[in-house]
Amino acid sequence: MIGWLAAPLPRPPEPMLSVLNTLTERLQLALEQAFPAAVGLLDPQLAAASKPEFGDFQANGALALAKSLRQPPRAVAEAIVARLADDPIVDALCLPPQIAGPGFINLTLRPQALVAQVAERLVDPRLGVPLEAAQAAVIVDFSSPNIAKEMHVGHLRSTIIGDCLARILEFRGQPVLRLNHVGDWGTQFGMLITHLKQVAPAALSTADAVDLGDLVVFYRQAKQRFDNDEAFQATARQEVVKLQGGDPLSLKAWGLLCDQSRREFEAIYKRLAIDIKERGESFYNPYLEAVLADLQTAGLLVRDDGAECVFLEGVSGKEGKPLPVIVRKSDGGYNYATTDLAAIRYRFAPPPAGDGARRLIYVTDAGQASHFAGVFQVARRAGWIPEGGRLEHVPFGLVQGEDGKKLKTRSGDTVRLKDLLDGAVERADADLRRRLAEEGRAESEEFIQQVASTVGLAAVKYADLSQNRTTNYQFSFDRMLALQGNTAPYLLYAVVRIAGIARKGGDLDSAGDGAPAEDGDGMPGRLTNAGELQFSEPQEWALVRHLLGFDAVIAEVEEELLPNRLCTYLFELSQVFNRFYDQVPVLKAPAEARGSRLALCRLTADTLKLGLGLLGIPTLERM
RNA sequence: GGGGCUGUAGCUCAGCCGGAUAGAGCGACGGUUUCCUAAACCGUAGGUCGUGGGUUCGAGUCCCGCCAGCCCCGCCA
Repeated sequence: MIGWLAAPLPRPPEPMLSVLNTLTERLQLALEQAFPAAVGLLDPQLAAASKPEFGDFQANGALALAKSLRQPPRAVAEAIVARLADDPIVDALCLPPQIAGPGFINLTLRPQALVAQVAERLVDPRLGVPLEAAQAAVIVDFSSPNIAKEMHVGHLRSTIIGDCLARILEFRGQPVLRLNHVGDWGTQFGMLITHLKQVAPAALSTADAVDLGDLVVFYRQAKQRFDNDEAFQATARQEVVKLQGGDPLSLKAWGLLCDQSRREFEAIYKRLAIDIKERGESFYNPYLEAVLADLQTAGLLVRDDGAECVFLEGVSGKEGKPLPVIVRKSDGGYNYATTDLAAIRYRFAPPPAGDGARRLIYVTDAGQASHFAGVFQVARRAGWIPEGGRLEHVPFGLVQGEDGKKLKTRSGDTVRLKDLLDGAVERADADLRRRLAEEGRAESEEFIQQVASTVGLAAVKYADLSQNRTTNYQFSFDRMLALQGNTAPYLLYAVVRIAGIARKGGDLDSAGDGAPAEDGDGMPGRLTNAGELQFSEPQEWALVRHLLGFDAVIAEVEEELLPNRLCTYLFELSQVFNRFYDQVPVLKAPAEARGSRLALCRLTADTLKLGLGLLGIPTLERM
């Protein structure tokens, strides 16, 4: 008998990811039936088809099996397909499997199966993305500007990528703690306070005695003195020790400087809609001694040249000597490695003396890779990482100018983040006004500013996120604001087009929303169940197939932490939609097709809005 | 010297556990608008995947060597 085929039918519609899983299970069973002797090394290798002509899924497993079975690949594939042909679950989902090329098995979903899934998506606000059971917190450590300095281009990628990853993890149901590990405690502070004591003591005792711009100048001066003046250097180092030791005057000066910087940071975060909790390096000050104590207990601490070090395993420096992580400087001060270790220790530790996290994600530039590798190793050897705890550095490349070099202003200074955002918004503004003039459109000043701001900031975010983060990123206002191509304006325009259909009489809100139809209301586009959805044009099917891929993309981004995968998906969705929009009428469609097309429009808009939202980009109704 | 990242079309980049004829955008060239916003759509041209070996039924993808660029390598973060 065929007991292994016994399964409940009909099966409910499921999102694509589940279809993939279901088909993988059925293929696995077919493999085990066809080749019982080879159980253990059977893998269907089912994946999305690489080309539309191959259907929806392709199984590559037969090819791998052929060798070990010493059979021709096509014969292996035929044996698998013969089993699949008897499987009612597969048959309910797919057309008869096809063998192609050297031995690929191609699966094409039945139209009814696709329609059923569209119907399910239409009534699911999560668009098929499952909500994971809540577990312990995930900490995303990103942005991390320095107090007494303005945010600059170096903070751009961390801020945008970190925010996006946090949004995606949250959407999946993870409790996410977004932490801003601001630089508020290091040697830089000693430098600045020492310098201010001499040139502008008022700044240390009176709030806002100097503005942030001046503070940046003072900081630069202090840095210069620190690099060139040994006496100043010694004084500055002592200042750090005093601060870290809790000296009241130093603490007060420090507090004033922090408040001032914080307001500037908050303005940028508000503008970019970044939600982040400040928890600077200073927060971990009370835990630094415990770090040393733990390392001592673990037998890792070594005094070398007056400094307390942990020597790394498997990492040798010059002359083959192991590389140290310095946790206490010879002057008694702690440095960033100590703070980073204290942070890891605290974040994994159970409450109330810790965050009880199970996963830490650090979004910083790739240049810090070896620093984190070292710190992570020390944390592991110190025993601070709990069972199953994950510690990940998510690196990204440099922001470069169009000349391929590190982005600088014309005068060679670091580009301020505020200026960068202003630049994008100004260009979007000028572009919009020119377009309005050309088209003879009249819009309110409020509309223009709103659109310019949304488009400009979206362009900056999208350009960054749409590139694989591991490579350096070439910053170009012209490219990111281009109206065609893989850009934010192109995607936003697709959403606007759908909103236009709604304004012109398309009832998107009720199209396929599952609400009971009012008898005889004659409302076009109102569909209530899968049975009423119907598609005929290839452009419709292409859109259907693309829409159903959303859940798989989100799962992939969550796993790989690569937002550019989501960007590619959304760009392609926009392209497929624009083709549909161009070649298939919606509002002027025959009555029997109109509702289904409106439903596709609504699902496209919902998918784009949700996807862009996960990138941190709001959409517009008109632009 | 050691370590890391990168090298794919003229330019900017994708390429998801190794899978079918390596993709996209821009730029170039040529088309499309009585019709829901042409910010669009359709088409053409363009590649020794840095290079030399190796593993494999199959390599842009994995391993080794080499070349080039960028970054890091004890008291900055």
